[in-house]
Amino acid sequence: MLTDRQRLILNAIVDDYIRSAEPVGSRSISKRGDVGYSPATIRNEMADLEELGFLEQPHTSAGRIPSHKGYRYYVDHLTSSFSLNPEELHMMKSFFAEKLNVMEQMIQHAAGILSQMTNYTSILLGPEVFHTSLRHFQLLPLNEGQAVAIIVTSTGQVENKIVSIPQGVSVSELEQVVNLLNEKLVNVPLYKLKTRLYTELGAEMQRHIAHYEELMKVLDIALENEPDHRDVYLSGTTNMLNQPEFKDVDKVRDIFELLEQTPALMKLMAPAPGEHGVQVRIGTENTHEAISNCSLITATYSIDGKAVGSIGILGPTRMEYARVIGILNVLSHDLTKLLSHWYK
Amino acid sequence: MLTDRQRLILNAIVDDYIRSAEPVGSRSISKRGDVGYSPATIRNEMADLEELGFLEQPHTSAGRIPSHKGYRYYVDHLTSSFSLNPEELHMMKSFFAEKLNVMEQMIQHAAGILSQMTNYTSILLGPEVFHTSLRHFQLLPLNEGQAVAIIVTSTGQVENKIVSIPQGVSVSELEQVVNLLNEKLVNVPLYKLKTRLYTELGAEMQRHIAHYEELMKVLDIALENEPDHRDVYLSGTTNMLNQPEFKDVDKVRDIFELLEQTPALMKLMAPAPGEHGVQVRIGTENTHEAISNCSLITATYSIDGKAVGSIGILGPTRMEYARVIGILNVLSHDLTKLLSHWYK
DNA sequence: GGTTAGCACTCGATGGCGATGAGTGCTAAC
DNA sequence: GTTAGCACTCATCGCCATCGAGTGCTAACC
Repeated sequence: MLTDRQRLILNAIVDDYIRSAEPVGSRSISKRGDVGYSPATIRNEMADLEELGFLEQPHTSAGRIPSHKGYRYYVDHLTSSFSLNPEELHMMKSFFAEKLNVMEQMIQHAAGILSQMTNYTSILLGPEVFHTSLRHFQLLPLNEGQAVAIIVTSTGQVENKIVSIPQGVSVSELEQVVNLLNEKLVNVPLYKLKTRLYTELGAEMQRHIAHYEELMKVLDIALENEPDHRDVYLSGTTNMLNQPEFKDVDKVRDIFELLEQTPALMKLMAPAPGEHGVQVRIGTENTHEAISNCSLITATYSIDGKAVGSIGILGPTRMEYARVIGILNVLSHDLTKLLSHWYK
Repeated sequence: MLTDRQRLILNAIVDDYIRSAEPVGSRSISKRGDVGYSPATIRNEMADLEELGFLEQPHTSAGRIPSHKGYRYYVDHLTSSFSLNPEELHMMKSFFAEKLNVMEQMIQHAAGILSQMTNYTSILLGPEVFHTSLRHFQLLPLNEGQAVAIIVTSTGQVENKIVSIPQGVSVSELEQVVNLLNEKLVNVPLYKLKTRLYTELGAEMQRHIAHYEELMKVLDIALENEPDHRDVYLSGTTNMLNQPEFKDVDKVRDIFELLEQTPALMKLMAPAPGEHGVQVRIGTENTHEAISNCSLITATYSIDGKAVGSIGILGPTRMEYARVIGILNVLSHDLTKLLSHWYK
């Protein structure tokens, strides 16, 4: 579709614009060294590239900036696979060496590292509860009438919620129920828990337990796994404010509002079905209007070959694509390895 | 210190400025109706008030704006105790009616309500781990070599972390240790846990348990209660962007950066020792430079008469003090009631 | 024929300038 | 003690000329 020279020039323009955030003129491209043509020649090519929709002109007599289509082409034809420099590698390595003991902390920490390395905003989606199974169930009386239900998942996540205990239910009864549950339901995937509760335990409980119906209700609540409740971790949101394109408060407001809305973020971060690896969504390719001037680069991490969460970087469309893609690649890979090892 | 008329005028100026965010002139005060003096008289008083340090002039021939000292005086002499309007009362009531079962969710929700009602940024500090005691301790094997340590506190909070189990320690040994711990350490305040572990359990464990030393190390890690780890909940950070004083990105950047730093926020939100009730810190009265143009209003909530956490509102110094103070009063009171009831 | 030098042209950015008007401080009258 | 009147200050706004980066086009060059 494009000649080699056009590709070369387009690449140079995108690179320059990513660095400077200023419209790029023909002269500056000519002076770069890697494009050995005079400004006039480059101007001609630029005019062609604009006509083809890869470049835009903010106004006559300004330089050119890449259009969304231009960025898309740039990303799709990225050649130089980015490799981390020694310091960055060290950062990553020391992160995985730290062996954070709680998954939450680990993910939050990963988000911090990501935003720090890229100077963009990082968004991490915690492991999905659907693909994990029950490792242990516990019901601890808090005071009369209330108890903490604790669910430990196969990924080491601990979810807890407080439930009301109906009057008349004794502690020994509770213990009996908990034991039964652990016996029968361990290793059952979380999303199947409630069905199994009724199909497998119903009969047995009815035989042994006095307050069968009331307790079923309690368990029903305790095992409720809200499919919407996945943890979203953010870091480096302020980096957004350092981008010259967002020096106007009106432009950031919508973005920040979006970042406060967990469900919307989850939707944005959800990988396209079937996609593995790094995905780049440029400008209006994103489904949310607030970030139509942003690019979102995401990658997934997996446990047992199954994608359970995603990591992402949000920045202006003028983004260091190669770098960010490289970093996400490494991190998603390492995260997968770490989790798999952990999960065994 | 001030005459009645000066007080009246100062009040009017602060009120006006809170509403308009524009320097207030003598004429507009005169026309308000509640100050029955001519612009000239008011000008004279304004000059005096400026000399006394209660007002400032952005430049000659602009109106006056309150200084930090002016706000302080205004707050200290607030007369009209603000009362919530029916809708707001309804909002509050429905919040407490919702009976969220996990403390985390409840606090996050409270933060949302607060920011929504005030149009400022709300900051909530979760219940402090220091004043709570151990209700239950649990050690659940995850796989060989690792286990989840779960600590349930008297306030219903569940903390968990993953620890490594030394080789050669059997499951029955672990159970023995856990039983011993629950027997001896339940109801011990968290911050005393580690001391007690050594003083009370050391001897007994040494007698009964084979891998005494290794296990002590494990418990030491498991019971580590990081005093820094308190949960901070934010809501409505974007409201900051709607304030005209922060239309310049440079002014918000520092604030947003501060809001990302949990430890710094905790320090800011910590109540002055011995203080109960609502506290107002205006401008530079705050210890952090980033919010020297902001006011932070905080209140504490308690369990059993002991302050365990705080709720706060961050906004520009030009803040609706009366309103915010009123709302915080109500919320902190209700929160205390709810928690006390919950905790029994 | 592709490439380049030269040149007129465009248009946003910058800075100086006067008009405008809100608001003050001061003085003198009430 | 209060107020009307008036000269003065100074930020803001719109206007205009200037400046310069960058373009498009044409003609010369290899």
